[in-house]
Amino acid sequence: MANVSIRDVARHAGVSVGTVSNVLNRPDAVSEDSVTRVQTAIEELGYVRNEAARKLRAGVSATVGFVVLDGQNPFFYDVVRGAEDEASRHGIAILYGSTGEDVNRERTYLDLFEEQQVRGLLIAPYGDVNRRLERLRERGIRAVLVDRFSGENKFSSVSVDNVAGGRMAVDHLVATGRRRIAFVGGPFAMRQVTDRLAGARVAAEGADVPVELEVVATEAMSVAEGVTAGERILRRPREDRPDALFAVNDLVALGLLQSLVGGRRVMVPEEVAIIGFDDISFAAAAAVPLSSMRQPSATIGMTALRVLLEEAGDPTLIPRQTVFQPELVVRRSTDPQPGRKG
Amino acid sequence: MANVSIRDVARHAGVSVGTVSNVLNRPDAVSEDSVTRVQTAIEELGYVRNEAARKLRAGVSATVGFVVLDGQNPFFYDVVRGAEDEASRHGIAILYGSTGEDVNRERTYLDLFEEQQVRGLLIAPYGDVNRRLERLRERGIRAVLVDRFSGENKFSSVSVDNVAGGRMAVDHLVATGRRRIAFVGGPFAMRQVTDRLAGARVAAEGADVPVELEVVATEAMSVAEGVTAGERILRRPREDRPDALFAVNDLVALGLLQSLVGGRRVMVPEEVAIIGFDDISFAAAAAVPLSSMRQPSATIGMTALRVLLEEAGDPTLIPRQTVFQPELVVRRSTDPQPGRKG
DNA sequence: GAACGAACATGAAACGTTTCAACGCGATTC
DNA sequence: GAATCGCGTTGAAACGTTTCATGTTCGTTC
Repeated sequence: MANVSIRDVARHAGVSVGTVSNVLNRPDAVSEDSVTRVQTAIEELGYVRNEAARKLRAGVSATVGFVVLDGQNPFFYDVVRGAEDEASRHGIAILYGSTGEDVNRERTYLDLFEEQQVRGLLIAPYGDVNRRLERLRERGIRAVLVDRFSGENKFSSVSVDNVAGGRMAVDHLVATGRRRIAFVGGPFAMRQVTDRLAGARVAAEGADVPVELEVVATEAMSVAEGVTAGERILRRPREDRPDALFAVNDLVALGLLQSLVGGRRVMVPEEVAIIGFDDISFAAAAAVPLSSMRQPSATIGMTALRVLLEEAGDPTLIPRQTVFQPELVVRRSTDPQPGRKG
Repeated sequence: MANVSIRDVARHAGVSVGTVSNVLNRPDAVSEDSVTRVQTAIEELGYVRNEAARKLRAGVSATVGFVVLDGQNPFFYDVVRGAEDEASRHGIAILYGSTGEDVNRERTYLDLFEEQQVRGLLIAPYGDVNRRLERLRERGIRAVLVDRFSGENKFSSVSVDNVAGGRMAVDHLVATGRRRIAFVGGPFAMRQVTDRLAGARVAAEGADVPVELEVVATEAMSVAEGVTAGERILRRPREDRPDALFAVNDLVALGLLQSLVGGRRVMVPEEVAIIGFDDISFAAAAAVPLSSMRQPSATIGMTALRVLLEEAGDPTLIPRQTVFQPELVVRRSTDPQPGRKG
């Protein structure tokens, strides 16, 4: 009800509206006296700045949009949290949208965020959004890709070196004595998936000992898909099974774990080792604590937001790719087996 | 760059700005002819409505704030997703903020959302925010409490019947033959916790057979706290241990599971049954799939948003409390043990 | 064919900011 | 003491909508 405007504040403080605005936005261009008088007036009247008017006139927005396409994956919550932390430090609010795999939904959100005239966009894309992002850039809305390396250098991106991660994971499995490794994951349309697999291949081929690497494809990176992949592996005769599984992410790894250990049919890590990717918080909490390639998820979010703000501040900046290195986190699911063959 | 305004559209379509605005907002008050002409003009120019100007003039906002205080709990992601679904159906964007237990952070977000003049606020509070929410309401911003029953009827709320949930959980444990039950959870400042415990008490006392109910307190509802609680239980001699654990939520339950089963020290459910609360997606994926009291999390979010929009539309509406019933989901962690004592 | 009403269309005012050219005024310089 | 400078301040314009009082047109009725 009490809708106090900058004009009321000005009147109450005995200054002009311009001065009040200056106190709010560049206090050093204004005398001490005015500052204090305006500030007490603000206090007394309980004035709250009207962001809509500000945005309208100054064309500058205090919101950033974040579109996540796999809202199910806890990894992204950490990314969002990192971005959020940084945003709140800058007094910026985050418009959040998760879209699953619904392309319409994605479009809706981008429209919505465009109407809101967000300062910029963080996006963890599932499919191909380049076209749309370019249109947005024409309108002055920058985008930063999250968790997805932008090869073409059209947009900035913040991601993790998935090839290195795949390599490190398989290196680790080999170092702990495993020789028959299966990569479990999909879909192969996703860059993350192919990169991690490529890294795994490099490690398998570069090992000092002969290492077999097979691929068990899944349709998505979900727990459910992990479970069915596990069932498929269990259906094979024992001697045909791999002795280690590298899952494309922790959700798949947890699914695998569930189907292998669940029925007490296979011992992890004794018979089969499992390593995942992301190191989500549930990885440590699994019944057999899961080894994983940790991504600095919060840092990714934070960095993405910073890059975005910088670019929004200076549109001439050329896109830049930030790549973090993943980190091997060893837990019980890949305990070395001293008595193992090889 | 191409900043097309309603005026440009009007010119291009050969009508007045008022007509364009009408086409956008109440198309039935305008002739067919105008509608189509305006619409093609919009298409051709790539016009996007400026939400800031709209908000400024009409005082009506297309954003809703959602403040979650326990951003770690996957349960809330589902709630958010439900709210989001409903929001996108109304063309409304969600400003998202999670605050952990940082009270400052919470204040920052409420300030931010107030500046943004959100249409309303969904809030899953940890501590006491009534004061602040009342101030917001004075300014015309309604709030709906999520996952927290508002006893005083000052605000609307959407939550689950935690007492009933506690009762059903213990009923189930008793029905499957358990007699020595421990409630594991905390902090007891949280209403959810005390309600679930109260329900557990009712069930224990109302059972046909004698049932012991003890309380193992935790400092938070996290996996880590579940683990330490599990360690504490394990330290007791075997004959002093409970034969069933009712965890205040799934995070704690997963922690318990991890510490009990992890070292293969205790068989679940043979020696100890475990039931959680929330039925987060990882509950089913645990190595021993976890029984849980399911909350209709997405429905909670959706309903909360609906209630909010209704109230924002008609400020005279009196607050109303929506309470859902939880649902027992039985999985292996509470498999009945026919040969059990009692 | 005058009068009336329905159905649309019009365009200026208003929303609350930020911005900026212009101004006031005391201090400094020649 | 006139000219110049710098520091603060001022107030009006402008941002892109929605709203609403006022017009215009056209079909109907007597």
